[in-house]
Amino acid sequence: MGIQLPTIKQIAKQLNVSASAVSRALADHPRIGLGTKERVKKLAEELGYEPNAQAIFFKQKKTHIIGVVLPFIREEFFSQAISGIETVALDHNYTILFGQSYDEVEKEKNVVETMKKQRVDGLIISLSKNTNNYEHLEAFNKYKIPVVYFDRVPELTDTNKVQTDLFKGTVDIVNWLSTNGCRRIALINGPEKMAASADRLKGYMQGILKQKRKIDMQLVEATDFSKERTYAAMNSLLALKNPPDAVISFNDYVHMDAVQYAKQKKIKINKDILFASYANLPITDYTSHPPRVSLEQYPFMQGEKAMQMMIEILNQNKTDNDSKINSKNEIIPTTVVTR
Amino acid sequence: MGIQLPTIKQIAKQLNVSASAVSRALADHPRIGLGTKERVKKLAEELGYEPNAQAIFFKQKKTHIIGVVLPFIREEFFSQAISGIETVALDHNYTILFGQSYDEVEKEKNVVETMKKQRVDGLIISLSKNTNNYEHLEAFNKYKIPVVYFDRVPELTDTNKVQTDLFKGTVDIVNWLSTNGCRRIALINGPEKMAASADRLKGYMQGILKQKRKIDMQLVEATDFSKERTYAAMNSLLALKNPPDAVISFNDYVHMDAVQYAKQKKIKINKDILFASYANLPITDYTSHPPRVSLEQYPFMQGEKAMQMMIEILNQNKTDNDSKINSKNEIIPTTVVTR
DNA sequence: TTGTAGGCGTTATCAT
DNA sequence: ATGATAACGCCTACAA
Repeated sequence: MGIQLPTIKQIAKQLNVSASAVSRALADHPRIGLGTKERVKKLAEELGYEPNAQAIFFKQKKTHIIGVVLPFIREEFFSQAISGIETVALDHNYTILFGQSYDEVEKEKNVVETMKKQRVDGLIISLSKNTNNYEHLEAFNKYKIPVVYFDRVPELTDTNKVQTDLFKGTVDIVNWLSTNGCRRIALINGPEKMAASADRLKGYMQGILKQKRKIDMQLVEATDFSKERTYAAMNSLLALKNPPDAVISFNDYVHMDAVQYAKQKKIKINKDILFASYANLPITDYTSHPPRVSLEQYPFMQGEKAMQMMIEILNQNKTDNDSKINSKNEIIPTTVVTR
Repeated sequence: MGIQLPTIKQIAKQLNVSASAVSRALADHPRIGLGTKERVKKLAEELGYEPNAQAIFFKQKKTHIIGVVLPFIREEFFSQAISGIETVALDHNYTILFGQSYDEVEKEKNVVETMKKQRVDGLIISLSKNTNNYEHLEAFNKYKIPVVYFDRVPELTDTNKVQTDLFKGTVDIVNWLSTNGCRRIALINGPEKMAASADRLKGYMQGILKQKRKIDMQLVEATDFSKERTYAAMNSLLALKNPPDAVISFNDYVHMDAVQYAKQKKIKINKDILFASYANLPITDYTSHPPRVSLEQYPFMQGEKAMQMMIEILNQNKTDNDSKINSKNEIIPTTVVTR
């Protein structure tokens, strides 16, 4: 015996008043009789009336829905990030439409397209590893739907970004390793296309140079994040005449695979080779060999900041009717964590 | 220079035809001139027209949005589950509104309320550990908004559920442990209120009885999933005159904490005590001591099934206008995985 | 203080 | 083959 959620009209009819009277009563509008107001509120309560957000937003041309697109929710980094986004969103009566790209450009395009159709008020996205063309996202600018990138950001100026200072962070990691006696520091980087990879590489080189040592590109490998490619990278590194005494992995997941391979090769983890990584995920606490050094990237905070930025932009758009909005860029400081 | 997304009206004006003509042209309606159709489609393409899903769904009183509420997205079990939900949803042009309860009843109520305001077409939820009152969810029935529970389901008949057979699974675990020589099998269960805890306990007792041994309730502890409570549970077990030779943990996260504590107490993991668990999460591959036995619960599949069930219900509602819908209950078989 | 009317984008139903 | 109109739920300017 399903009935539909009560509407203002129904309340109006039952009370023999107009819909606008009900609307005003519910909104505590000043221009409404006290008696009417009470009767309306009472009935609304009884019927369990709830405003139809869809209708309101439809009229206002706002949905109060923010699309969030992530590569993989199962990575703790991203699940923390979306939690930060959600927390801030709830505080401001926004709601999260969820989608994953699974690190594939095609899927990313699809999800993003679906979200456009749903008329999200804004889009928060962390790019797939292969996204190097941003047309599907720049389309949003045309329609004044703000896009905020976080962590995996594009190489565009003039967009809104929340990111960590990976360059500095990587320099810090190299410094720490050098201070702790490492002389042959390797890097297992991510796909070349990613800005995040470029930043790491630059930081790595800068760090090495700062130590007045020469850069040896044999020590720089790349992975596509698959276990196979990470294994291959480790294999190459271990096969060097002069193998590394430290390995910096792109993130904690790459790190886990790198360690797994090294163990198979009887390497003594964090003895023969020091392992460093990015993200400092809580889950690494339970792993057999957490990285000796990890760069905390505060994913929850990145999510919060991204959503806060989104809300600022949306509020700005509301007032400044059509003025050009400056793009925002928030850089979250990182912390080198050791254990 | 933001413009708004083009509408049917705009196209109509530019082409000097009526809005309905444009609508029909776009929909490949038979009653429309070929020439008009082509001109409309061409312009729509040029302008990048996209139907406003909000408007359509508003008219149809459908949103094509399914609310999904989980305790903790950062648990791999739930991130896998939501991926299953998302996959099926996308295939059927549904979209996911995301929310977490953080295992708190109050937050659960809030999110669920927000989703009702957003007029989701349906709700898929895995309950918070403390939810033992279902009013906030039964409210949905009244308005014919289907609710599908998965994994953490309520103790209600007459609702739609997707779950695993935890009773049988637990019997299987106990069997396996017994076959492998364990005589003092302990259980670290979840909160009493949870149906999932009750099922485990029943299965545990059944399993022990099947071995013609007596049930010793000293071997049954409970945790609220906090590290502290799990530590305390392990502490009690290890302090027994006759300590266990096997520990079954409520899930892999509890397992990790249980192992962590046991290790501090110099227990040889999976030697002195065999550890068993539920979920068989991929992440345990990287942990120092994966459970010797784990009950695979196929979270991705549970998500898929839940969403499929939701779609069936929605389609049924579309045809059978007001007939009572039978509640569905899907039980996913589990598998004992060893390593 | 309260009612009426119009409009948001779309489509179904009539009418032309 | 095409156009005009009404309707979905809500809000708001305007009218009474």
